[in-house]
Amino acid sequence: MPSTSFPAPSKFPLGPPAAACGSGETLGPAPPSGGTMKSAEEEHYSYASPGVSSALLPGSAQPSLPAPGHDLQISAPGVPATAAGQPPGYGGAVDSGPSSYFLSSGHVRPNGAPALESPRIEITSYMGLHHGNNQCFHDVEVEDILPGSRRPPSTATLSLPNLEAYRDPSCLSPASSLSSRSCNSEASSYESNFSYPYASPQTSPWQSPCVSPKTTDPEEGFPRGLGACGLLGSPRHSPSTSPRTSVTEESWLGARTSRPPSPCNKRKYGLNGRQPSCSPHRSPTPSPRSSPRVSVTDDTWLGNSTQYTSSAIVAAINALSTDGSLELDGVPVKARKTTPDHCPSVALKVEPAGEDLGTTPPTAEFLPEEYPSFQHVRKGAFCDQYLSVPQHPYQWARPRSPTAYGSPSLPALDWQLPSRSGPYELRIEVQPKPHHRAHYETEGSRGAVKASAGGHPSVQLHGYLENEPLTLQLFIGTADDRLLRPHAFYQVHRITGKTVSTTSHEAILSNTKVLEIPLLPENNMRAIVDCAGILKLRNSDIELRKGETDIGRKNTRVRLVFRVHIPQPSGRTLSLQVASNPIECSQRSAQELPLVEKQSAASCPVLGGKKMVLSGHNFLQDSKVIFVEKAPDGHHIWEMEAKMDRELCKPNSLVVEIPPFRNQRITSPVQVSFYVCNGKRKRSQCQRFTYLPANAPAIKTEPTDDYEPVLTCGLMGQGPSPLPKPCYSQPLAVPPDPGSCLLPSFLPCPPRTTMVSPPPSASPKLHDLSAATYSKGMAGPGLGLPRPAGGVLAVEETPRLVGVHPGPPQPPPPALLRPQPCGPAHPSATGHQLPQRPKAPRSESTAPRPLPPPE
DNA sequence: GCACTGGAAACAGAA
DNA sequence: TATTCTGTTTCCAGT
Repeated sequence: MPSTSFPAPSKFPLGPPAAACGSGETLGPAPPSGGTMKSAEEEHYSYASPGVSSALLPGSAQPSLPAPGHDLQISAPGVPATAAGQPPGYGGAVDSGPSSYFLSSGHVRPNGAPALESPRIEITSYMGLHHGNNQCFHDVEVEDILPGSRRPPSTATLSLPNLEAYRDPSCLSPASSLSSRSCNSEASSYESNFSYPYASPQTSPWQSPCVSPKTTDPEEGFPRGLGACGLLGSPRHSPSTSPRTSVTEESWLGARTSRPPSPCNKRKYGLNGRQPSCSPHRSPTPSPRSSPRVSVTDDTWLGNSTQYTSSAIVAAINALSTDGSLELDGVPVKARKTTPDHCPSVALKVEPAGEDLGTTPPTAEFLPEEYPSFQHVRKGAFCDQYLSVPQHPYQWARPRSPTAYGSPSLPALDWQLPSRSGPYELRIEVQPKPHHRAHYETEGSRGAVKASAGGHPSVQLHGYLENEPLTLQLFIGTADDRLLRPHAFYQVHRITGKTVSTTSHEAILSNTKVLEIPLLPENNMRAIVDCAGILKLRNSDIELRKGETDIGRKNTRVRLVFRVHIPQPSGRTLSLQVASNPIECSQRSAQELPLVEKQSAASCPVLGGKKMVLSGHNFLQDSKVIFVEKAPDGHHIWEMEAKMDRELCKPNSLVVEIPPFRNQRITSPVQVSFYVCNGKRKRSQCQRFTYLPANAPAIKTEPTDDYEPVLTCGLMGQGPSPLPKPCYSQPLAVPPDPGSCLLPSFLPCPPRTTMVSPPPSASPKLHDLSAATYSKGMAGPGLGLPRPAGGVLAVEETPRLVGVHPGPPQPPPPALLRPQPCGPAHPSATGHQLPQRPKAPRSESTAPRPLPPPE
């Protein structure tokens, strides 16, 4: 095998990334797992059961929850982790896993000491790769271990980037800004560059015949073996040329500029979106790399999962039947990055190691002991390192070092963090508009995300009185019912230009682009986010990514996720996170799907009959508002269409009469949800709603919660509640401390707003729970970490793999991982409802009407 | 000329 | 299996 050595870019931004990747130094309140997350989540969904509630029980909470993805990774190196939920074949493929894993880990001695060896290609198993979340898995790489900047280039181990590559950059549009290009792709190209005999696409029957000889990237001079495939597959790539090579973007485009007369020009999707070969060069059947695991989307896991099932099966079969090496290789042929573009290569060549000072953790910070924890850190490291990001002249980045990035271990992006802890609170002062059309790489930027009232979203860190600037991290997160995690199909896109007043810096953490924005004391630690756009990655590219379990179709809602890492006197770092309201990024969806932004009431006595005003978008005269109570498994226990006041129906508002609940004798509040339906398949997100016992005062329905007030205060007649409450679960709003309010926090559908922007009046409860900081050692089991008073946790001195890497992936505590199915699915969560549901499936008073399948 | 935007055609895949 | 409906991706044109 060719040994390739790359100067491991040490430079950069890994810093944050690394941190982000999470190693774990910071114990997050709940390190849900990333990679695992999916599986875990899937599990949840698949059966969400009472278990959920139980899971929530303090005792049940598992101590260190490895980040989802981490779990996988966690699996001890060498141990082919069979990611839960992953088809054997998949995992099997990984076997390379072992090796790969070992390789990776090879850099890291068991003792945590990095082992730098001669250059070589490091193949990381794709297990657990999916998403950046799984970072941890990869994490075990030298990069993580050593401060990138420090690492001798020559000794760097090449980790196949592409695993995480989120897409094939080959298709970048000239119009796309650098920032919009995916680095991952590059990574993939790297992978492709290294062709492993066994992995050669050619070898696989499933692979494109054309793959081969693409060979060398003129510019880079790298052999582009596999990469070729990817390239070819990309519409933008010349059949046998490296995109970046002889054919310039322009020339190439020129050839295909106008809309293709024939379908060939347009991206075609074969199985899994592969582009059928239009030319002999194109791969007719790229190897099916799609994730064997069925990804779950709103629609799918809640009931429509079948939709993807077949493809998943096919994928799985392919995975098994396909050249194992390929699998091992971990690089989806199709997805391989083709364009040498910018990322890796460029960075590699151009950027001096350590360029990104900001992100590179100070060497000093890396103590030998810490290496281990550091290992988890990146999966996407490879790419990260290569991300070429223009450095802003502003020096804001510097200060952050010790803070956010300096720490060798920061929570992975898929870890759920509280928005407040102790005196600190990270709050979104101005929410983004509910719709923002994301741009494709083939398009030009569509600008920065804006606020509904004009202007741009803004975020402020309250309670921070130091004079040191901090860095606000922003990435695009999911907005589905599951745990918040980086969105696989969207990336934040850095906007620059005269219209942008906020400086920003890009970094990539585990496949996820992270925009770093300075939080300056002089600005009251407030940042106006006018520099963040949203880039849409092609579904087909992402779905082919190894380990990717999500599907892109109809998975078009995102949230802006902000994080800040506050250094504590103890030397530890407190990490806070807040997510915005969901943002619909699809042009079509934005135009057609109803969207509820506000509701005048959040609860009402079981008798119903009160009017509720919904404000939002895309409401029609014939829109329907359906109230539903869901069982843990997602099926609807009760459904009722609310009466509409058609006369008052407007495109932006609806007036409905709250229907009576099926059970008039509830003794405690019952969480249900409702959605606006404009017809088949055109439904809004579920919004939370609480039915209160008939004799109970319309008030708190839940234990003190930050958003509780909102829920109740929004009672009828009081005007639209400012807080839309889609049923996004932000489980992690819940603190890791099981003993605390875990249970309460896990409401069926905690309004994401909870985490996002808790009312100032938020109860201290969240607070406690929030203990945002992670302890490196993450001691405690899971959630219940011993935490110093004050909520700020101490990062233990001991490097901790726990939670992230420690041995075999441990299934995250159900409680934490389990995303709450949208809606009332978990009455049990409240602890009161469960028993009741079975009893009264339907209320006589409410004639069930046929409704669309559960979401 | 560039960054945005809005709109819609061309496709692919699901229903 | 054919057709229709939906959703995705790309391209065009205007600001």
